[in-house]
Amino acid sequence: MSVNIKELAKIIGVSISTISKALNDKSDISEELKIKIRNAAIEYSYSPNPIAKRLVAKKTNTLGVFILNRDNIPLKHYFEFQFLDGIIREANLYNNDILIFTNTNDLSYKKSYIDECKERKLDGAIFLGLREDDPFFENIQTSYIPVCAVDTEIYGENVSFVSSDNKGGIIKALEYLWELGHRDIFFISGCQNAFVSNERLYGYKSFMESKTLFNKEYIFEGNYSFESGIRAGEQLLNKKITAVVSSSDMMALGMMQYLKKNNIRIPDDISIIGFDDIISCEHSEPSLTTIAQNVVTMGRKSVDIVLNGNKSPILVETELIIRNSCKKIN
Amino acid sequence: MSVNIKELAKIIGVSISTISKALNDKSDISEELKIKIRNAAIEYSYSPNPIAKRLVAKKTNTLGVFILNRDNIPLKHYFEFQFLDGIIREANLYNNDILIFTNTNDLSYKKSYIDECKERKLDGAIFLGLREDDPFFENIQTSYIPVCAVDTEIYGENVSFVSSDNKGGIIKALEYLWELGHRDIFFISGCQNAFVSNERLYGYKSFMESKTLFNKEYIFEGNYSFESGIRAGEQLLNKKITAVVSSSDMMALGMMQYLKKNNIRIPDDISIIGFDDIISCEHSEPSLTTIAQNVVTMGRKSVDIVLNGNKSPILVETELIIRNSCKKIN
DNA sequence: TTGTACGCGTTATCAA
DNA sequence: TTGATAACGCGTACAA
Repeated sequence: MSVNIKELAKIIGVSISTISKALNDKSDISEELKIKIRNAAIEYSYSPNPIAKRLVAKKTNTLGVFILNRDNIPLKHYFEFQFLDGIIREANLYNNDILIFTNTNDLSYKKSYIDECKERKLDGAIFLGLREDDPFFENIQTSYIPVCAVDTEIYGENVSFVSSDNKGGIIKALEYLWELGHRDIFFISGCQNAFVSNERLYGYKSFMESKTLFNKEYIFEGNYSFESGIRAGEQLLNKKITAVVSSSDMMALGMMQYLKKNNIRIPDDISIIGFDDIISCEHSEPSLTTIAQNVVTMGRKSVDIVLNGNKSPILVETELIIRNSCKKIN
Repeated sequence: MSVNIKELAKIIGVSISTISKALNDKSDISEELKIKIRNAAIEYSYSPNPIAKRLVAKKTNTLGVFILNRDNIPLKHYFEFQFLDGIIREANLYNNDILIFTNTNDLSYKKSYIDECKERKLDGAIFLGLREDDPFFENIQTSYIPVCAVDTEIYGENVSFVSSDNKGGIIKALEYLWELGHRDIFFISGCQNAFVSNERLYGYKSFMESKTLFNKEYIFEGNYSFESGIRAGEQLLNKKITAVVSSSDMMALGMMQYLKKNNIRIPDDISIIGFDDIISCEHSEPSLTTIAQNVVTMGRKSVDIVLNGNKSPILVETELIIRNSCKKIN
């Protein structure tokens, strides 16, 4: 099919080591020979076998990405899936390959993820959807290869994480509502004990307390689903609320649907802000103001952390996307 | 970190070839020795270096997946991204790794995709979002490694494709509407000259012609976007239509929004059926009846084609998901 | 049944 | 400046 270094050497009548050096631009080869060899390499479409390179380099330039799916939902509906975009791009930028592992169905991991990496000689690993009660959580903390988790708080010698600035994002939303004159602001929380949920809840708490407006009756604990947004809406009917901040767009959309059915107008009667910026936000009626997560940057940062052995967590800025679901209060 | 075959050999006092044979369950090693060696392998956590294996096997067990993004939209909004789910699962099932390539931003390919595979010694390739006017289309057709495209019609010695049964899907929708009594059925087509669009349009044409109902005034050419669905809605106002079949959910949803704003009730005044079964279908008002594509199966089949060198195209069954956007006509 | 020796395609060391 | 050779870790004829 294509020649290898030995054949190319024979063709141009030099040794294989000369070719290797020339192509790797080593200093101890004359410029003219380098040119000659480079041209020959192109002519005979020679390119070094990456497998052989990896064998001698003892480095695979490959990162493992573990997509840890909680409820066996299809990947396409799985939020963490989106991080792949940035991960792939950033990894390619540094000539790293990524290998994706999934734990649904067939592969319920008995082997620890880190062992999997070890066997495959991977240079690092990224975890999406990692839970603190994962059987291998501690095993990951003590990993000998660099590891980064996305949206999971985890610390260790070679371990760090990246997440959105969840707390800051919620506060942005609340400040916006505050400027609009809202004081009675409801909060839809995500599942408790998850890092991002806690951070968002914490953002709500601290802002509201700073304005001495905090009322824990104004918090509903959902589970990020559309349906739990509907249930949150039910809670709202008998409360004097003018605005809602939701920990996810899905829940905000669910609530919106419920409210509209009950003849509550948005944003005239109630203002709503979501979190994530999923595509439906643009198309809902009214379109949904939301805190956008920069998933591409999050993905990129996660590979940066692994590649640079970075130890301090990274919080990625969120952005308030103003649409039509909020209104000034009179 | 962990032992290699040579060290393990020294530890248990046998030769490396004995270990290799024992672990690969060759017939010329005694059963007791095999057991002894397997146990030792576990004890010293030995596992063969996959890189070295690949070097000698001259086979990487790795498939390239090219995600060819048309308009540089983020991957998360990119429909083809969903095929990854099935691709990853099926590849893992057969102990194959996948390598993902993207052509957005940084990497606008000058090198042909097949050359990329060649350099990386990949065993096969899968193309998502491949267009017929791609500069390397012909190059792919004549690929020497097995190739499968998803949703692109392509033929070649080692080349095949997988798609939904788009024509059959549309016909399913039309038959359903027919049973419901609809006769004046509008069709929102996707961008012309794309394979799937043509198939869906062809399904509409042939069904309508078979009922001698065909009227080309009843076709609107959109571009799969929400906005083009709105434009399709505008076309509808002055036509006597009772039902609409759309080539995508996004367009159906766009049309639905427009129609509702213009006080046309769904499904009372107009029945609507979409295509794809995106998540928003469940949450729209009314929820949207649609032709579901089985993206997981499509992904799986694409790797089957590559792995088995299958030559005949595969069309995956679609499924009519009945929700609340269609109604019997009186 | 077990072991020796070579080859897979590179890079790196050291001698020429 | 160039080239011979060992090493990377494994599989596999072939010899013992």
